[in-house]
Amino acid sequence: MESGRNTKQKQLILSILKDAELPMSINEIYAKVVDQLPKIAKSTIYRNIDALLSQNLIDKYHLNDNEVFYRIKSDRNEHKHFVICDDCKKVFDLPSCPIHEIESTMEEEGFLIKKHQIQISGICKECIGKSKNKY
Amino acid sequence: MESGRNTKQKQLILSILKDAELPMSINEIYAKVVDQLPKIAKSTIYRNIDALLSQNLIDKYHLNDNEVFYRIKSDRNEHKHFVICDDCKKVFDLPSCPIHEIESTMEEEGFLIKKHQIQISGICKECIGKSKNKY
DNA sequence: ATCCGTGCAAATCCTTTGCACCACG
DNA sequence: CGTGGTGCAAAGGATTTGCACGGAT
Repeated sequence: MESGRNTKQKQLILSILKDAELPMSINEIYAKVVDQLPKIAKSTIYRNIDALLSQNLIDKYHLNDNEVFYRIKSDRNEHKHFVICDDCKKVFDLPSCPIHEIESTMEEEGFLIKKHQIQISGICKECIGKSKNKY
Repeated sequence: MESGRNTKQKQLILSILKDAELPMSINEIYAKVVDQLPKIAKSTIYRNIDALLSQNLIDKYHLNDNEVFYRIKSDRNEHKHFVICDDCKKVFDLPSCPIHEIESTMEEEGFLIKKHQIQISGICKECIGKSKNKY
């Protein structure tokens, strides 16, 4: 179980991600971390995120047309996808994963799927409510 | 039908995209364009791609962990998704789109889907063949 | 005491922007 | 002709890297 040294920076980043139910961007993580460690460098965030990724403790997501987000993996390694609102940028859970059926088809054709991601965006209920005829 | 001036740069970019069946990156487009217009600036590519996007003539894709690709829209506006090989980076068609079922569920919950994208990556048949036990 | 991880600054990479000039219509 | 598009160079934003120092083991 290779995991490097246990610095307070890494502990803090990990605990912030554990507390977040939804994916966070580097800037969101940084903003939270700075509250408790004002001198931390953003490069430290990047380096620790990389470490956590290769330790398979977090997942990387691309939402909002290319923005990168990170989210802790749960104990039971739950499989999740997300949806973002183009207007308020809030992130929501996708109820289910529609990829698995496709996977078997592709693997019959010899393509070995390693990972997949779904990006859905649109307007959430709340934003639709706020502006009656914009959409 | 707003479409701006018809410069040779824009014509060339569009014709290159028309010839390509699969999504192309900015660099791939640039490499092809430079052959015929050696003095073209990469910023011209970016600006024309933006124009083509807002004219709805091309689609934007994110493949290979965040790389951006563009592809011409067909006459009948076909709906397509792609898959990339992590090893050789070749891009393949996804046989079908598994999102539509999800859409109705989400819209019942009040979320209006504007667009969606799927990213699947893994190892293609050919690359699996080349290295017996790497994967 | 060792040496890995950090903070800081500079370097990179990709994309966007400002501006003078050129060419499409 | 007029003005919108171009090439060039510089600016921007996100991420990575080099390096000396300090803290974790």
